[in-house]
Amino acid sequence: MKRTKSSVIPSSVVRRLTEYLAYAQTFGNENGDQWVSSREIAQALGLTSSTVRQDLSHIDFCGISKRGYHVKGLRAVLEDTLGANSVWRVAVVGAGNLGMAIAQNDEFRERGFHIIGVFDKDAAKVGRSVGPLKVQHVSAMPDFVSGEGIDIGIVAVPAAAAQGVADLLIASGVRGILNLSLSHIITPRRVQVVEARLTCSLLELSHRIKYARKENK
Amino acid sequence: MKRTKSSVIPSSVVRRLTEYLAYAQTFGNENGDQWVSSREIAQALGLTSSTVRQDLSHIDFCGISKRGYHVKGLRAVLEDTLGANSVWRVAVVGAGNLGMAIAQNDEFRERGFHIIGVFDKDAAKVGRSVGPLKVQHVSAMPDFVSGEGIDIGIVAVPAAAAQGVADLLIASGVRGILNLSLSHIITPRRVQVVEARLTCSLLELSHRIKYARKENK
DNA sequence: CCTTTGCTGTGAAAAGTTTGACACCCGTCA
DNA sequence: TGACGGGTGTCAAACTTTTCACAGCAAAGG
Repeated sequence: MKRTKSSVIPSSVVRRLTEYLAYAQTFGNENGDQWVSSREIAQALGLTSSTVRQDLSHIDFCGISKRGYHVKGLRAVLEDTLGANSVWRVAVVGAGNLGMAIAQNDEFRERGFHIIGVFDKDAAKVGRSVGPLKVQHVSAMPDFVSGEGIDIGIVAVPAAAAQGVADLLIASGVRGILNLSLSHIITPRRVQVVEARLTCSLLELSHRIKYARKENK
Repeated sequence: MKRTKSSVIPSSVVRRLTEYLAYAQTFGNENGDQWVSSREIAQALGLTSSTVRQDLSHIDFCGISKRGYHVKGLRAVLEDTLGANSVWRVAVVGAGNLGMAIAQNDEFRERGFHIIGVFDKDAAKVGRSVGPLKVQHVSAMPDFVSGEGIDIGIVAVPAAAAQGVADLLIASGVRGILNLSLSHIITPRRVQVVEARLTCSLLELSHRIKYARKENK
């Protein structure tokens, strides 16, 4: 009922907030008033209702007894908290399979991440079309990033090149980096990094599969 | 010096083990004896040396004083622990941008994840080439999965279709699922799931950017 | 009006994770 | 050889995250 925390939100919580938002977005867009309880959210996402309530206590939004949370309101607050209602200007570096797939993916644009530049080192790839864009050479990136006011850089290059690319992005004024490469990237504190590695996720999965066998018998 | 834990490894640790492996793999393949200390690993990955030592205490591998860890040995043990030395038979469902990019990505094959089937619901996509493969219609998936002994299914379809696809995969005998879709997937305990959502990572990043500003001033 | 019921917000306990501290070990160099 | 320095493995403390338990509120139905 108070809900005036608004201090820093732990990142374990932030990660779940992104899922709550995805869940809230699955409800129709136009409809009138829908309500959802912490128990329902928990069930849909494989959590406990307690965790959900605790998490939501970090944002400035109250549920009401016997009804739960107003879906539309919840969604709006989550979008605000997560910056999903802003427009972010994004550049992708690395026009390999993954980079191209990301650049062409509409899901990001729908959520406010506008990809407006794609870069690669390989001359053979420069000039290729990516939706309405064309792949540019990496050497054009710094000017582009600072000129266009890019907020976020997505690093989709081989591990060995990742830190170099990141340094360029940072020097050009990017505020955050999504690192898809296998190597860890070091940044000054003012530049945020989130790492997302499919290979690591697959390895985690394969470990779990291997291990689950032993456990189940 | 004892190192006979071998009970269950917490998943926070497993996630880092995948990164240690990626790091160990950056060392040349052929060379003789290289050694690395917990401090070096920690520095490269942005952790503390204590965490690294604690994590490595979960696997059956000892460092030695004054030298650190033998890179080749460490790598071998990590590969074993994570199942990265096995060959996994993988099918991708969803031949959109992301699905196609994954199916064509060599990085996975190099690490033992052999993608041997790609499926989509959309008749227009069926028949397209993906490297040496061709996209097949989803209706062919169950027989293919059980016939070919697929271990892992990668779900790269829209959120609304994800659970249905997962259910099919599970019924056909898959042992693990990598879920790239925005919706949470429910599986029986014997089938492992790892979720990897680029959109959520981007949202986490945008939250951090938004918040960092406030903090820094 | 009062009672019941179902759900929230919250404080505190429990569980899990990270960090710190230190005994001990092994190469190196005098 | 002995002492040093730089590393490991491990125990315990500090911190974080999750779960539990419950007071209290809001709707619904007498």
